[in-house]
Amino acid sequence: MTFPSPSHDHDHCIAAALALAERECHRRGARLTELRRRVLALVWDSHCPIGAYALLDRLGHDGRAAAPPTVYRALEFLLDQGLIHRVPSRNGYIGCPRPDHPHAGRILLCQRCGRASELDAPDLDAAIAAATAAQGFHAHRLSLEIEGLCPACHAAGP
Amino acid sequence: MTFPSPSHDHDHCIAAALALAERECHRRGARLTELRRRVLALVWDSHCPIGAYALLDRLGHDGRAAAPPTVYRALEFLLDQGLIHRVPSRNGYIGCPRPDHPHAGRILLCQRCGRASELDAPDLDAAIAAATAAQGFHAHRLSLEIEGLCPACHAAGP
DNA sequence: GAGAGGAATGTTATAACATAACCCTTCCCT
DNA sequence: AGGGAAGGGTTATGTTATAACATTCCTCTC
Repeated sequence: MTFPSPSHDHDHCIAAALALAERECHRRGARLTELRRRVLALVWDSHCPIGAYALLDRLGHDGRAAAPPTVYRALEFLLDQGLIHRVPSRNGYIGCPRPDHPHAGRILLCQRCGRASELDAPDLDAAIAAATAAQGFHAHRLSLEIEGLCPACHAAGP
Repeated sequence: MTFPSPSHDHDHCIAAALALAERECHRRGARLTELRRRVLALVWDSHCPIGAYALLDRLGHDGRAAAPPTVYRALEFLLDQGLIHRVPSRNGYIGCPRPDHPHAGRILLCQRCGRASELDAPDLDAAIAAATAAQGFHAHRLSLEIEGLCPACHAAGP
């Protein structure tokens, strides 16, 4: 996995994510309704975390305005299905490129361009599990968020 | 460091935290005012993350009610000084037992009793740095939150 | 295809969390 | 004493999230 560059083919990201979502939901018997698909597409509109109320605004563009519970229910479904992750520090949501592999939210967040990606670190689980267990703690859920500069922004200088 | 047990001497936690805060602020030339000390003491009232509005309520007990900016400004100061940490998943705040050692927020959170503690994992930084660098990402800030069962709650059975 | 039951969504209102903007006081320094 | 910065009060508002209830729509069974 690699951090999304400014120049990548994003249409491909969107298409792949929607297709994968479709397939996964079908496999699990979950219903990816029109509303949920639209919200997922809006989340995938960029690699930047997007807030619930920004999603609401854009949903409203087609016809009448939607109310908060509409988008929050769709987000809840997408989170449950692992199709998106929440980015706590931003109160925002980003698409998950690998909903077929259950995994915790481990987010890389560029403080310059605002894009987010996932940290690919199988070794990390072991290290965290060891440190956690050493304190007698039994971990169930984990959320890791790392803020810094993505390759492109770092290359662009200070 | 160990997860706070239900039976520990919490008065000692509070006294130690306040004394250390006093010392650190003096050393740095930061002003631990009466208001800030009261907020810090309220945060240390338990090991459970406490929200800004709960703090407000308790501040209000002595005399008139306080307004949100009052407590948020005190929290900002305490966060800047590393005297407390924010617990993102709870929109809450907990006291930091080691403000003299600058460190990232790495929180253990018991889903049963609600108490929080800090993960003590020096090795983790290296593992995270390695995984992060492998993706060409340059990390500046990190936030880790682990939810699960603390030793006491796990021992108490399901 | 009629009807029952449940899932999904609409609607209204409000809770919970956080900050902007402005003003006044206090404290410290010279 | 006077200037200036830091702290804190006050009012208003922005932002994020959920409760509670009504309605629509889908699916399954007969």
